[in-house]
Amino acid sequence: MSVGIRHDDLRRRNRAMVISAVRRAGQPSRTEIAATTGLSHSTISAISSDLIREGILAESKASEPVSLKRGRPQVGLALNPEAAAVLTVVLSLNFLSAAIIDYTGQVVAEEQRRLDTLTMPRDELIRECMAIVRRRLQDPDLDVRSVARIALAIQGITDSPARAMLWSPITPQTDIAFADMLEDEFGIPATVENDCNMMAVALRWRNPDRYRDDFIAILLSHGIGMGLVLKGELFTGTHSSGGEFGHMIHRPGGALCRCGRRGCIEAYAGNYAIWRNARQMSEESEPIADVSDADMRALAARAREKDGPEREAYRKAGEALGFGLGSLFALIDPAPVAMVGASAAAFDLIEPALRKAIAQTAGGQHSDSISFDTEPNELPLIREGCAMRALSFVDQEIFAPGAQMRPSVRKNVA
Amino acid sequence: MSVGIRHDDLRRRNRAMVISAVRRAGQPSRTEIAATTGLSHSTISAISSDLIREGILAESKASEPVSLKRGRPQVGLALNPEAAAVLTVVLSLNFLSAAIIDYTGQVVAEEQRRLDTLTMPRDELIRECMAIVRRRLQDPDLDVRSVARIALAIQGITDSPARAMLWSPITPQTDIAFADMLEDEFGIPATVENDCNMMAVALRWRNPDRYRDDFIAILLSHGIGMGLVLKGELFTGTHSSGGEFGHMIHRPGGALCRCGRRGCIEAYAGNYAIWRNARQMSEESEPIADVSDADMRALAARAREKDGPEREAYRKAGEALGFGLGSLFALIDPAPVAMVGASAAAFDLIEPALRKAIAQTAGGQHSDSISFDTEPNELPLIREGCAMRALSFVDQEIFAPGAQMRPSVRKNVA
DNA sequence: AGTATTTTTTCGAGGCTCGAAAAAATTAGA
DNA sequence: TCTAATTTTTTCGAGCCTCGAAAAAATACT
Repeated sequence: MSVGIRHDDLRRRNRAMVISAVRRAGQPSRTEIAATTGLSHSTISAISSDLIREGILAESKASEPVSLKRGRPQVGLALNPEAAAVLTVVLSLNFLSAAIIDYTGQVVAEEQRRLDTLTMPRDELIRECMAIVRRRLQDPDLDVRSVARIALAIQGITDSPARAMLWSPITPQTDIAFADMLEDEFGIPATVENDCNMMAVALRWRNPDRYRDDFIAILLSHGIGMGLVLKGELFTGTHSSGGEFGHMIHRPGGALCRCGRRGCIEAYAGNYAIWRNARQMSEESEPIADVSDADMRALAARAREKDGPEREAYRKAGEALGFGLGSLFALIDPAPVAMVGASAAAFDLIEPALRKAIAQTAGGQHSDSISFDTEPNELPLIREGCAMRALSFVDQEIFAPGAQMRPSVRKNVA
Repeated sequence: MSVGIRHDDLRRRNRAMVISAVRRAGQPSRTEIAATTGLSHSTISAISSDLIREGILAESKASEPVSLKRGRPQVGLALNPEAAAVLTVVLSLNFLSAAIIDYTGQVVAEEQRRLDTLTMPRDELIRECMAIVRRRLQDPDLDVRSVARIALAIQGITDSPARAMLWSPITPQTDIAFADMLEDEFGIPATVENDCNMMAVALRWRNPDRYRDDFIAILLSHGIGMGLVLKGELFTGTHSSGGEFGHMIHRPGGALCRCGRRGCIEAYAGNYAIWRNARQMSEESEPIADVSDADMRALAARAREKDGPEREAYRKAGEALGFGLGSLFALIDPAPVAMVGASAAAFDLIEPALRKAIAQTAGGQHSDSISFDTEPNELPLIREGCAMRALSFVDQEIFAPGAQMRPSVRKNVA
């Protein structure tokens, strides 16, 4: 059951709140922080002077835009870029990338690699991931001790404590405990995150006005994924990363899905399904392993050009997504949607059927007011999400810890 | 954004935690409370002596079962039944009931009435609800000032702040702001709750071992409703009570639903749908307004007796529920399910097809391990849920308030 | 230069939780 | 019956934390 609040938790939480206010606002003054947090000026003053002394925050000496106002000018507080760093790893189909991010969220160093994830044996896949991390950590420009967190994002299902990949479409391997491996090898706390969840996290940072408390990020790519934020919290399943929108049932007993089952939304709206329908192949036929982005672009071009099986394939995809969203909206009420991934560039072909379908559902009431954004490039989004997630962890668990500080990570302590 | 923790919040929250520990455990000693909350003995001692002085808790003088142990015997703390009372109102099809519940959750007084909700004009429906509340409050045995909260549960959709009924199958009327009306009339804070949500709340109180952090309560009755608890929290939509499981799409363009749309789960699994299929009427035919419980029992009996359209109707219901649950489990991962309502008595007819369907879904992996409980009688469950919800409000907002006490409600204050 | 204004820091007061020790209430054993 | 042991509960002082008020700091206006 939930536990009482101890006296020391109080400072911890308020510290975390100040850090998060600075991260969100950029360069807020102490007065602004007091206003947004509801704490008194004295408290903010005390906490921020602690944080500055510990090297977590710094007063921004930046050339202030003239304050115009009379009175003592506000002095902005900013995150100290050197307070810590995090490492992000993104593992997707045939592609591996890693980046070092400073405490303010800026990319410091980056590395990308192509590899054949589908055929790679388990050991080699793991070795490649560990190797790219090791190379980034050995960068001579980097103080390894400052790296406080590793976040690895992967397409597929992860467990809910974010310790392991359970299943992924990019490899036949299952149940890889990446987090434990990384922690054992490098002694840095690590998590394994679902790629779509990280997209959602990133969208909120990019556009907090649109993506605030409740929204949906859908990845349109070879498969269909979803990241869901409800009531300001990233939604995960009770045991897994959850939110397997692509495997909700669109038509019982319908088209064959990559997961081996029938009638999943993905079996109509994944790239392989659009391809299969555009080629007028049977819905029973085995999903192909990969369709290149170029092929999908060509398909979309033909669909735009003239009515035919290609256009019909996109229509079916839209219908599946629309009924699926309608069912989802019946559960959670309508919310803004972001369509992410290469196929989001073909959303013009998908949208009409999607809206028509959603209008036939209970969740699609006032379907005109439901708005869709598109973002064709998912990779930067995933990396940004990972970075923000890892940094939030540092903010909360390392710089505002419950028990005691991890002194190795802290710098500039008086 | 989230707000800082003030110093006085601390006591408030810990008070609330002590109260809730007592409500949960029944008669815990101070030592037990200290253990479950993680707070120190001194803190628990201080808080509980406050609560006793204020008449919220009382030391249970009850004949202790011999403690068997050496040492000073534990003295149990219990809720003071007279500390407050709440009023529950349940409005369902052709039926209205109200009850006064004491602070320990015991029913003190009760009243039930039949009324024709489907044809009743708006004013009369509202008048009936207000009247039953007024009669209960005028009971000479009751100290009106002790009534600290009214909770009204209604079949249908409520808004997420629990202030109004938005839509309900039991009446053609929409958008009735019951909470405001009750508060204006009686000066007692009120909420309007969804019936299935209250079922879920009650299930957790009845059987916290099975229904703890994640579970699903499904109402099988004329329509199909759901109450959902995720991560220990009652799940509601972003704008409405949400969780409209019955209106997820089972078959796009399929059977005509009571909501006017097509292919909803309810259009296969609601009583009217089972009836329609059993009578081999067209799936297009208009849903009938009501089927009596006796007729449904007769239908189930015939279905058990021999194969035929009745059995097939239950099979279709099971299929719809199974695919729907599969889609839901794809989103939230599998969780225990309670089937509530008169038709839960026919769950033996539904279960085989349900399990077969769910096994065909991604969410239905290991479908054998998904367990179903049945509870045919929903009304007591709804009332219990209302009572617990209202009492939790009193615990948290009145007896552990942030700003200041509401002196009118408090008794026995030194 | 002096005054008004706004931000930030300082300082004492009041609360809260905690640990240690004391007090209370019972059982086990002599 | 009396004493020692044991367990629960209360008491008390220490240490933090936040807050409000006042002071200090830093600028614009006149």
